[in-house]
Amino acid sequence: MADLTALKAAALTEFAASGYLGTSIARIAERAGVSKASVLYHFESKEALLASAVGSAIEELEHLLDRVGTGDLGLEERKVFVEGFVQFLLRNRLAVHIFMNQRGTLADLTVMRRADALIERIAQFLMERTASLDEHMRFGIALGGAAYLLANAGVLPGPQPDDIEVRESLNRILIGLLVPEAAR
Amino acid sequence: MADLTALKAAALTEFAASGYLGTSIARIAERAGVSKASVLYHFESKEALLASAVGSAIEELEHLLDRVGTGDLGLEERKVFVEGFVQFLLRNRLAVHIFMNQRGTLADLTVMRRADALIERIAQFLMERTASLDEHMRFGIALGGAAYLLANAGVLPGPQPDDIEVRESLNRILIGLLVPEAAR
DNA sequence: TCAAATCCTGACCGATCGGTCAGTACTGTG
DNA sequence: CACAGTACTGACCGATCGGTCAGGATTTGA
Repeated sequence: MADLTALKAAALTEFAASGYLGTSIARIAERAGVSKASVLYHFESKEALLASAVGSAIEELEHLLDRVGTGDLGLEERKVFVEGFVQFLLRNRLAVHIFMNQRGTLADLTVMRRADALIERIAQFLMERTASLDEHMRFGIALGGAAYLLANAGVLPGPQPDDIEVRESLNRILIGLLVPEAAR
Repeated sequence: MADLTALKAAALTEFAASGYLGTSIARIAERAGVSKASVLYHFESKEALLASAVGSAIEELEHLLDRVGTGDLGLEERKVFVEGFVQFLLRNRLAVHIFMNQRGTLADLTVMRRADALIERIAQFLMERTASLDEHMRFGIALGGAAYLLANAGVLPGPQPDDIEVRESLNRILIGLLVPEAAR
């Protein structure tokens, strides 16, 4: 029996490095050491394979957003969210890379619309009260920049581990940008 | 005679919206009102069409970097660069979208390697002296976030014009992040 | 006016893709 | 042993893609 986890990992790596459209099922199969037909035996389609490969990342982000709730934005809740978000980014670099860089191109795939809904929730959570253009832009730059930076930092080399220094630096910068009321 | 400018504009729009791999020459031809063979009469290949479509954006960024020089980073030079960079982003949203989201996928295309070299120059220009991890991360977040935010803000709807308010807000935020010595 | 150059197109080609299918090998169970 | 279910594969199919080509239409210029 084939290792479905290894199959999903191979798909995630290839989809992030070469893009969903630029990756053939045959190449994923080759990387995992099975035949193309075998891949399609375990996953009913290429799209289903992508959905399965990024599924855990989507669920992790959903849980993070559920935990923080939809209520009004407390100062402490924001800090908690930022730290959880940074952890999510560091643990799901490849999936985040796919979301960030292929969102528009793959807008017709169900799984991508699901990811879009999560981004929408984050935006609402952070911007509910603030109407100033400067704050909107700063929030967008902070979240988009952090996600993009981590997702694209060496997709192929991937040397940086879940470095604790990087995580703490990110926490500091993002809290400074997203929770301006926080003591400085 | 076909309007080569319209052809390049159609290609730029489709490549940004659907991705280079997800866009067929036939669709670009249809959008421009000509035949597929006619497109390939004016551009020797799909890759050459992409290079031509993003060419002016690349040249504009090259000139910006040449103007600012490679010498040591003066405080005023940084401000000038930031404002020029923001203007570049606002004037080349579609090309920036392609660079940001398809850099890895299209790494084998000559024009993409040229764009990569420019990103490298920007990084060197801003980080020459500073070795602190926090500053590296903050610079990356600021530049990447601003570029990503603008490039992906409504690729299809594209309602926002070169809004003067957006430009000034961006200048303020980026100068605050990239030129910390600046008066506040 | 006429020939050369330019512009443009439909028809075609080989390659690649996602997906199907019939059949084989293996494994567990009664 | 017999049988059933699971895992897996090579061969194949229709569709789409980038690119070629021979030839028709249009423009140019002497």
